[in-house]
Amino acid sequence: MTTAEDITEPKARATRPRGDARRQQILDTAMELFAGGGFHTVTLADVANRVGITQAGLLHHFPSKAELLLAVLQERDRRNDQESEEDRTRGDGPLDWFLAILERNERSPMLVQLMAILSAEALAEGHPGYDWFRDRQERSIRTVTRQLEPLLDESRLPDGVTAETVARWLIALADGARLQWLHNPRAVSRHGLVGQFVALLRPYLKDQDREPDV
Amino acid sequence: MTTAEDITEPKARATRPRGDARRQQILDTAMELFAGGGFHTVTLADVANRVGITQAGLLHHFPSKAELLLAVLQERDRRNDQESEEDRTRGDGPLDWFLAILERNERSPMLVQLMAILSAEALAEGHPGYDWFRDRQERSIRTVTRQLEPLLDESRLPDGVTAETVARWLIALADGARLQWLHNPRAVSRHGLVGQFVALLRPYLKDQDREPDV
DNA sequence: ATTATCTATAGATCTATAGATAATGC
DNA sequence: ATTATCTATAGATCTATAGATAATGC
Repeated sequence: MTTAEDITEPKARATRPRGDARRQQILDTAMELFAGGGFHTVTLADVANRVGITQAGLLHHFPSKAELLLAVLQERDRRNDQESEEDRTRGDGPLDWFLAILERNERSPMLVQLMAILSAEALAEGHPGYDWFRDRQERSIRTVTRQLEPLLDESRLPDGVTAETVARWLIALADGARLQWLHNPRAVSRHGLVGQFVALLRPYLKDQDREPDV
Repeated sequence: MTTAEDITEPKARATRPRGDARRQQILDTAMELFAGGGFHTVTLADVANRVGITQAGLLHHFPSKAELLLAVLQERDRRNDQESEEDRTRGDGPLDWFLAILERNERSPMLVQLMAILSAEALAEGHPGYDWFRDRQERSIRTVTRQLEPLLDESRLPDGVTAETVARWLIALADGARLQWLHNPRAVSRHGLVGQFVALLRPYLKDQDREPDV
C-alpha cells in the first residue's frame, strides 16, 4: 500500500544501502588517489584494487573515469560546504569565515592537494574538470565580492580597487599560498599568510563597532 | 692545427648545427604541447609528429620523456631570465621589475599556462618536475625577499609581517591570479591585479625620493 | 667517424563493453 | 527482479630499446 507520504519523496534513484556505501567508499578512495597523483596517473584499476573490487566492478557504479572525477569534485565541495557552514553560523563576518575555511583545510592536506592539482590540470582543454573549475571559480569570486561589498570602504582604497579586486586578491592569495604550503608545509602556513594580508586590509574596512541604528 | 684559443673553449659537447636546430625545434614544440595539456596527456609521438620525425627519432635527442620535460622547463626559465634581464637594467626597482615580468608574460599565455599546469602537476610525488619546482619556488621566494628587504619599512607593517611575508604574498598572488586569468582572460589582468596590490604597499615603503647621501 | 632518423617490436597498460553469475531486498 | 561483481577481451596506446640506414662534417 502506497501512502501519500511515499509520493512526496522524489525517490529519483533507488538508493540501496549496500550500493551507496560502496559508492561512498569509491569516492573516498578516488579522492585520495587523485590527490596524490592527479587525474591522469591514477587508473581505474588503482582505485578498484584499493577498494577491493575489480575495475569492471567499479564502472558499474560510475560509468566512466571522467564521471568518477566529477563525482569526486562534487563530493569534495559538498563536504567542504557542509563543514564551513558551521563556521558561517558563528557570524564572525566573511573575512573570518574565509580564514576559518583555510584553517580547517590545513588539517586535510590531501584535500588541498586534490584541488591544487586538479584545478591546474583542468586548465587543459578537454580535461573532464574544465567546465566545473571554470564555473566554480567565477562563482566563488562573485560570492566573495558580494560578501565584501558591505564591508569595504572603497573610497579609501587605491584608485580602481573595488570589492571584486579584493575578492580576487583573497582567492588568488589562497590559491597561490596553496602551492607554497604544499611544497613546504613547515616553511609557511596558508591561513597565516592570508590572515596577515587580511590584517593589512583593516584600514579599508568600514567601522565594525558601529551598532546598527534601530 | 689546434690553436691555444680552441683549448680555452670547454666544448663539453660537440654542438652540431643541425642537431642543435632540431633540439631547439623539439623544445619549442614540446613546450607548446605541454602547455596545452600538461605532461601526461602529451605523448612523445605527438611531439615527434608535429616536429616531423618519428618518436624513436625524438628519443635520439632526449633520452626519455622525463628528460624532455626538464629540458623544456630549463629552457623556459632561461628565456624568461634573458628577457627580464632587459627590464632589470632599467632600474625601476624590484617591484616594478616584478610587474614588468608579469606584464611581459601576459603576451605569452601559452608559457603562463605551461607553468601553471606543470607546477601543480609536479606536486605529485614521482612527477619528473617535482624537485625542480620545489627548488625553483624556494629560490624565487628568497630572491624576492632579499630584493624587498631594503625597500620595506617593517616597523609600519602589521605585527609579524616581514619582507619574506610580502615576498610570499607577491608570489602567491601572481600564481593565484594566473589561474583566474587563464580561466577567463577578459575578466581580469594578472599584472593589473598584482599591480593594484603593489599600490597598497606604498605606505610601507621607505621613502624612495630620498637621494643617497654621498 | 659521428650524428640523425627510421623500422620494428617488446612489454606494459588502460578504458570501456559484453555477457555471465552471485547477492540482495521488496 | 534488481543490483553488484566478476571474467574475458577488444581496441588503443605508450615508452623505450635494438639494430639498420641515411646524412653530415672534419
